[in-house]
Amino acid sequence: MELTTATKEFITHWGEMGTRWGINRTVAQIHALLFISETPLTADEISDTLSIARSTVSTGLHELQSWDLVRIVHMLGDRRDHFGTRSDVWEMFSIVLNERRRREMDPTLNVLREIMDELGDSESEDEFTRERLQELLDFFETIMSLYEQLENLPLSSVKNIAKMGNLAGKLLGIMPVQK
Amino acid sequence: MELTTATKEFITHWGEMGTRWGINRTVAQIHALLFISETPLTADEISDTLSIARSTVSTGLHELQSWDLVRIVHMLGDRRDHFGTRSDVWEMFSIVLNERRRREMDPTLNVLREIMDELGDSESEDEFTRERLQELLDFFETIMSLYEQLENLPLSSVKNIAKMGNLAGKLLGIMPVQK
DNA sequence: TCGAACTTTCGGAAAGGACCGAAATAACAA
DNA sequence: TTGTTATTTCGGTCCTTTCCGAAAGTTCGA
Repeated sequence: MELTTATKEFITHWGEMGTRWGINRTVAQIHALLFISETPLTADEISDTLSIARSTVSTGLHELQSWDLVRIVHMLGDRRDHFGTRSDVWEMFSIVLNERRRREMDPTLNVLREIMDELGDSESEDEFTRERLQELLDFFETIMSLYEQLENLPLSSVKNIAKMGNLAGKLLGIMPVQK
Repeated sequence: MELTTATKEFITHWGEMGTRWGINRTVAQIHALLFISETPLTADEISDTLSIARSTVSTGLHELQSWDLVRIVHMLGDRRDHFGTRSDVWEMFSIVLNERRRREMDPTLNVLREIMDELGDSESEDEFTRERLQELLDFFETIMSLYEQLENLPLSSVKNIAKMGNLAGKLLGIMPVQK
């Protein structure tokens, strides 16, 4: 598979950006390639096109599948596995966001709850710490609940809300009056 | 400075979590320590308490200051710099979120725009790629605009909105009727 | 201007993560 | 079965990042 300058640029950058998103560079590159490929590709094609070891491609594809960003596609008359990406960008990012939540917020929420439990008993010295951690816990719980509320909206609604414009003003409009 | 079991747990975990947020483990630990400390601490105290090299603390504090998460506090009759954190959790995360946007979205937006420019001319082969990247660009632009709208709300409003509950329903209520 | 207290810079060691390629395994046709 | 093609596993190497400690730099009182 031949790459044009533009696609090369895109793949390179997506890899770069992947690392900042906590995703392995080559894994992100594989994803980028599949994203702009019109048809599903075989692991060998990916390996050749991106010049990365066949084994690395294999591992990367597994990771992408575990994220549910990539699927195996079987082509009639071809024994080899072909791989294609999810096409809807919104779905794609909702998956990534969800995974991030799972990795970056859930554990913290759990730990904070545990610690608050422990601290709850020992009515003691740690008064300041307790307050501080309670604030943190409240914050995380609020964000989580917000997240869950949005998660339950149909995707189409989210898209529309996002594109609506002047969201800020409208939100203010529905807020209860402040004391 | 002596640490209780609970605070040790918290600091350890915050460091752990920092790495997942793209923040260096020890830097995150320093932040955690300052966050639960009732008074600002000196670099030496931090170094001793966390058992990390004095120089590492220095670097870490600089990084935290560059994020505007930590500030130097001068104590009367003490030449040494003392360091304290921002106290408002919401402010804290709004800063982190903003930094993330700067690092994780801005560059991609720029690259996508550049590539679309290049691709715009060569009315050619890359039709499919162009479409794909256009979707991506649209997505990023929508999210960015959303983000900016929320950013301009006063923090107090954001807090209230977040705590309001049933946001989803209310949002649907203000949405224009779908075709 | 000297020296003491404090802070930063920097080279390199150590740790961790990414990636390769060889070998093992699996899937299939003949 | 047996050979052939496709895929995965795994040990080791390379590369990056983190962290230390020594040395240099800064600030300030005497």
